Amino acid sequence: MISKSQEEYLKTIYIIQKQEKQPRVTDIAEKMNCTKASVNKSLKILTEQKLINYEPYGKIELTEDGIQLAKKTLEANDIVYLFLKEILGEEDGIAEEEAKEIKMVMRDITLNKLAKFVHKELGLHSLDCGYDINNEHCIDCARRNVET
Amino acid sequence: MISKSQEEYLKTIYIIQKQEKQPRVTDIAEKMNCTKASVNKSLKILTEQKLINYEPYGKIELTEDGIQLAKKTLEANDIVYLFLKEILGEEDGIAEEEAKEIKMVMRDITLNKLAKFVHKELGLHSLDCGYDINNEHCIDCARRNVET
DNA sequence: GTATAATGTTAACTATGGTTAACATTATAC
DNA sequence: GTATAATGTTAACCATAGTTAACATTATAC
Repeated sequence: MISKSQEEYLKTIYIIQKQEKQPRVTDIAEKMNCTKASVNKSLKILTEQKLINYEPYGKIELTEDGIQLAKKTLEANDIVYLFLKEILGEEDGIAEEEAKEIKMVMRDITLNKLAKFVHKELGLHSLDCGYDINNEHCIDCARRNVET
Repeated sequence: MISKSQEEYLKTIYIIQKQEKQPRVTDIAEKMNCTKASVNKSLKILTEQKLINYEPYGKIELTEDGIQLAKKTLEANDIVYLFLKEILGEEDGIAEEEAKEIKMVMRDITLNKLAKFVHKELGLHSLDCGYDINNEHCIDCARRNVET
């Protein structure tokens, strides 16, 4: 198992990579608001856990497992963000920051309940959003409103 | 400043004390699900921060500051608990456990927004609950449904 | 009032997650 | 192609929060 903190690094790598950029230590450190040394440590852990492929001075590449976990993390993030911003009316910056931390401590089961709730509240459900309420899954829909 | 973890110890002491019991290391450890050694460490920190009065083998007593902070912590706890349980429909045990962790990472401003939301959703507001929406404050009302 | 049990304390250790500062490697600028 | 800048790595360190295990103190049972 991997810690919530490491999941956050993974998520960041995933986001950078999705923007067609080669993720670099410096970029990750900047996004994560930490030092390059911390990123380096994380890269070792993520490599050990086979979530990324990496060797010193080499390219950072997500494995299939890494992509899956990153997606799940990002999805959780978005759901909490939407709740804070759109439902509670929290300020953008705070919502973003807090969503990270809140989703970290939430169990999957609760995140799913929150996802359902957010969908219902925001009426996203009437849209053709690809959200399958039985499958307890939702990526695209949450993504619509969030550009991380 | 005190860490969120220490706040949790403080809250536990407060709860025990409110039940007219003399809080003891053993009880706290049991409630917190940790060792007596950890409690002991915490007592030192809380004493340093003047949130409790305590000396080795002595009585654990909350200071006025300690009571205020404990109340605030408990209140935050209750709000999140109510949201998880009554609004999301989360299971009792999970809601209790998760409320602890979630409220730990939430800013006061967001907790207040959540408090308002929970009140509105649950219709508690029509009750004579002592909740002052302008004062951003609510103890009794949340307490009604929670016996921690 | 003394033996025993319960309770509380302490020291030494673990793990996570971060830091700084020195160093190594790679990229770039000319 | 070499000097310099940017980037990446490592070692030694810090803090928090917990642990175990040995020990000290207090309470209780008789």
